[in-house]
Amino acid sequence: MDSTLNARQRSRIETRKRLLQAGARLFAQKGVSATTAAEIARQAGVAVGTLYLHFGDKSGLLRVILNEGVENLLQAMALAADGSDERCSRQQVDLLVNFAEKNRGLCMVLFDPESIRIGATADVMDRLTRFQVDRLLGRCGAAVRPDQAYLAARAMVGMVMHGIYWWIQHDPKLEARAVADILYNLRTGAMDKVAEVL
Amino acid sequence: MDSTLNARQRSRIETRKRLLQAGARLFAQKGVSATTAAEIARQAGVAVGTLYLHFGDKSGLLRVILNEGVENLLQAMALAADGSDERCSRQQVDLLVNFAEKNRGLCMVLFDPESIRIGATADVMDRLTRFQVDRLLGRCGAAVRPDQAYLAARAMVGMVMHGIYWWIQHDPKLEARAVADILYNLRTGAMDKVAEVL
Amino acid sequence: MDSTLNARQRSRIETRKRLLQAGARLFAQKGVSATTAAEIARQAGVAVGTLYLHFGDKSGLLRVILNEGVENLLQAMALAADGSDERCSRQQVDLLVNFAEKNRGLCMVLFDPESIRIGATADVMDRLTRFQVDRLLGRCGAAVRPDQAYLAARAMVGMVMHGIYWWIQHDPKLEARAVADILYNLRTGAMDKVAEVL
Amino acid sequence: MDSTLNARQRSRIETRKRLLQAGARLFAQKGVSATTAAEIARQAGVAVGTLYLHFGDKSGLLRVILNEGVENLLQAMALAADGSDERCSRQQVDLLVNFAEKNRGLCMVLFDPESIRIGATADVMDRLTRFQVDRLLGRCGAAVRPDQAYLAARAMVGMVMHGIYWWIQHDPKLEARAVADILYNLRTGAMDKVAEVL
DNA sequence: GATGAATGAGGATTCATTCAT
DNA sequence: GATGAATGAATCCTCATTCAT
Repeated sequence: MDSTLNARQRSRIETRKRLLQAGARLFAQKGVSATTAAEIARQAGVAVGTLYLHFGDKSGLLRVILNEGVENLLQAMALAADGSDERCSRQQVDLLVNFAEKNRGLCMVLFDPESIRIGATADVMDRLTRFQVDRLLGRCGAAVRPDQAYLAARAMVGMVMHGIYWWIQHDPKLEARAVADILYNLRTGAMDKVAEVL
Repeated sequence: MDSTLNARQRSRIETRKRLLQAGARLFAQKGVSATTAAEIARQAGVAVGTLYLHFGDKSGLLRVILNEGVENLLQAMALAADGSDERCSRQQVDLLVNFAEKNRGLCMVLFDPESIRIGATADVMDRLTRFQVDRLLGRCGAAVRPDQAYLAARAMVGMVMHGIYWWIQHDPKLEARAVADILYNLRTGAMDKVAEVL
Repeated sequence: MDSTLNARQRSRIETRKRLLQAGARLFAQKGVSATTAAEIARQAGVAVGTLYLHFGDKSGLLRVILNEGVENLLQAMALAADGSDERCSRQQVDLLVNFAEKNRGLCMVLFDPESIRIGATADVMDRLTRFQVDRLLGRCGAAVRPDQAYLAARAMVGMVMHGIYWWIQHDPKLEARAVADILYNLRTGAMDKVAEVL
Repeated sequence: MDSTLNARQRSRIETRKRLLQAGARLFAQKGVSATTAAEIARQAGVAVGTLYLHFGDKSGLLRVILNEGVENLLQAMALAADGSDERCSRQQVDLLVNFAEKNRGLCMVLFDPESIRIGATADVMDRLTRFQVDRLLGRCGAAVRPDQAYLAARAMVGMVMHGIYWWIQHDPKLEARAVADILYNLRTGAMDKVAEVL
């Protein structure tokens, strides 16, 4: 009985994984809108209904792909958040850049218009923004207005992410190291200056 | 003959203007995808076919709305590009922030998933990026690698634009002046630092 | 499991048949262009999407109607191709004339401008032409140039088909027997003479 | 006053000619359905309205192109109809084949689905059929049933026309002389045999 | 849990034709 | 006679989602 259950569970997990992989591949290749639920199911070797059984709808699948794909990265960044500002921000930029290089497809999906439309992109950006907000408040103290701090943090995240997106999409020959250098310096310069005046 | 021609031309221009206005209003209100060609035409008081006659298709209308809407801003920014770096970048940030405040609708359209999908957003970002590239090269000279300069410039533009977009969408109570201050300082800090190391 | 599958398959086949019948009826009645996909689906008692699910598009349905409708005829003609030339050609003409009389609607569809445009008519004509080519080569041997033989065969097929089409469309009072006599004699005369000179 | 009128008339005739030529060229190149009234007008250097002024509608233009294009041919064939059967039919086939070779575009238009749909093709076929009917009745006398004679004549015309159409469309390397030989023999054989039995 | 045939609302686009100038 | 901007009815086709088996 137990082994049967386990077999079922394993099969269920396996099916889920195949849908996730097929979805990630197709979304990255053809864009989210141009990918149909039917095609994902076909490539995963299951029926369309199964996709809906597991993820509710197409956006549900997209959301899970994005969230699970980014989860490890965000946790690593949270761990890196403990050091000095300099060390920490360098580590975080490195993590982002390396992640983007190794998961180009996922990054494309993250900035797909459809991901933006359903708010999945914004969710990730929000979580990234919190790191910057904490750092900024850590420097400036309670004197700073929260909405201004949030705006600044958000803008810095926008800078790094936009740079990374540009890189993977248009200039993949640029080395990761150089990209990280540039983005780290941009972020540090921006942070220092804004922390000074806020 | 001449007056006839002019009457027709006037009517044509008038029709075009009405379509542009109806489109801009609806795209901003309901989002681009949710707005149908038929509804734009109805609000403009013309037949659907007329929209296609003037703009080829829905994307054509969108593109023209964006390009014409942003043209004045970009020209003003080009004019502002002549002063010292400090003066110039402050003016450019002010122009952007003020423009966004007065054309909130257009900004929403500019970052609409559909605008992104057809590349119209990227076109505007490109033109903005050129200003930053010029400035960066003006500081660093020919020593800097063009692709690295472009990446840095693009990232800075992404920072400012993302900040502005966040502001008009989520925190419109923040004053334009404060937003400009923050974004100007972020940009300046980023630029100084990156110019130093490039 | 098996019966489930069969039930589904049976339903699928049934749906397909209904679409085929509705399409054949409407195409013959009103012409292909004047028949909308929506109307075919309505008469078949299914949704429009179902038509597209089964046949890809309207032309797909048209093609299948024509191919399946003509398949039996062409196979019967292939079987008849074995006897002496005289016997065989008489049988083939009879098959064609009788088929046309019993499937007037299908013949109308076969010569519908839309069928011509998508090449379905030409496909059928091609298959009919091969019979004549074989016969002609059987008589003249390898001496004859293939392109000339094909042209002659094609022209003969054009003669018979055009005659039949004219008959069912303009002069259906003429008896099938008389039509077959005339066409058979025309074909035989043409064949004899051309075989002699080629 | 008179010269003004003449100038106007000349201009009118000139406009008409340009529309006819542009229409013939485009219909042949892209097919009738795929050619829009607006494009014909543009290529003719006039406004769309002018096309409608001269020809009523798109089909009107098509009809005139076909009729005027074929008129000379039909008159030449009528003149050739006087000799002995052998001489006459050879001349007529030659006229058709030579005409097709020199007016490939027009022939394509003549067999365009749209020409068929509006009956223009049938009109030409009818006129050609009359020649054959006359010849057949001349041979068989009043004994033959008119509907049977017409069917036979029509079928022969279908044979020649189909052969020619096939030639110009698929096998233009075949020499006109060879085509005429084949079609002449086919027609003669068919005619002799059918005249014998009718 | 899995299946996959069926759904049908929904929108973009075309283009022959008109008519006020 | 010529113009050409405007018309708008008319269809095609898509595809996320459901639900009976």
